[in-house]
Amino acid sequence: MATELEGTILSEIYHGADTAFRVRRAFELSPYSEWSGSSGAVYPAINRMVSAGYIVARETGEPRRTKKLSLTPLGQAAMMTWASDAVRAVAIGIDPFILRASLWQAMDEEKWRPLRAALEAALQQSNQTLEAYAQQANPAERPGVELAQKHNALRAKWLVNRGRPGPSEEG
Amino acid sequence: MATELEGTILSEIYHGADTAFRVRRAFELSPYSEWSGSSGAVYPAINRMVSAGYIVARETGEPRRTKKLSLTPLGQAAMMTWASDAVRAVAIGIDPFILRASLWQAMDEEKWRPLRAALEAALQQSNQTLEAYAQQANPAERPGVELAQKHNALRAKWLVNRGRPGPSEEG
DNA sequence: CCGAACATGTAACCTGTTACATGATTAC
DNA sequence: GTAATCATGTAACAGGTTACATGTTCGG
Repeated sequence: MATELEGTILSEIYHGADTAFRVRRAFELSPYSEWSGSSGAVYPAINRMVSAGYIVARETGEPRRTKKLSLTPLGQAAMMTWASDAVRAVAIGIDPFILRASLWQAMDEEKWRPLRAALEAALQQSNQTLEAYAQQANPAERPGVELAQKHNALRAKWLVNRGRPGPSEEG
Repeated sequence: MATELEGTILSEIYHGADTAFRVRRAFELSPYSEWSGSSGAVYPAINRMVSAGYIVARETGEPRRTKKLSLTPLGQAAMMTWASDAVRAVAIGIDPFILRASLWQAMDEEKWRPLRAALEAALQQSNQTLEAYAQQANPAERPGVELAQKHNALRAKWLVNRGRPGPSEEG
């Protein structure tokens, strides 16, 4: 399993997305900005994995030329290998919040105040989107969504004093 | 500012990396798996930003042909615009932990137990790396590192019952 | 009947990775 | 002297985005 996208596609198929289009739509509806769900990424990735023997694409013969996707045993094994990669699972990828944090440190109060307000608003907005998503998503996704919300809460807490131990806050 | 890499490069220069090589080394030493710090990404990105008028590359005339980098006022403004993008700052990018979480849900206890142990070990390892990094890094980076550690702690807590409300745990 | 949603795909482009190429300086 | 580090860059490649191309089905 080369890329995160490929692993995630297998996971989507496993969770019930039975056509490439539905895999794409799942990415589009996802509250994470993972991937755009662009056809230029999804179709080639699926076709790569069909060639690799991970996915079977059964043509239905319908004029809409939908292909029904399913995982082969090999594909399921590859998916589980991907899911079990602890080092990769734990990696802190490109965190745009942390990437900017050192610059926020350097700001004076006058510049920081409105930005902090904007960040807090954006975090709230993010949590609402997450909440709305959880309502209608596959139950298996909920624990992940809750983790994302807690991550947002952590960031919000951080904003209180830009991560510096303040006079009144701790922990 | 098109990419996160470009914004981060400006930030590195702002924080004292005065040559392209030092920007690269900062990425290599970074505990986040951000970018590899590959010369094939960093040099072109810096040269793009020199062309854009964000960075001045002053040739020193030394035989080692080091170029001293500094931010122009335009570059500083671009950096701050990048840093002030609240929506992007708050985005949950490609979180490999959350991406895998729905698959962990589906595992039976027999499979889950060793994986959970591996994940906990990886999280501890990550926190140690983070700790070692914080010791010698620019003080401005510390609050970001601490946030990453708390993020790891959140993940570790999640692992206790795979995010499901257990009989003995809560919150 | 017409627009939205379903459905698959390609082409140009951008950016990042790996590997290569070159050479100077420093520490042992 | 030689290995590690400093220093800059390019070329081939891989993977994702945007925009385009094409056609079907369903709801109003």
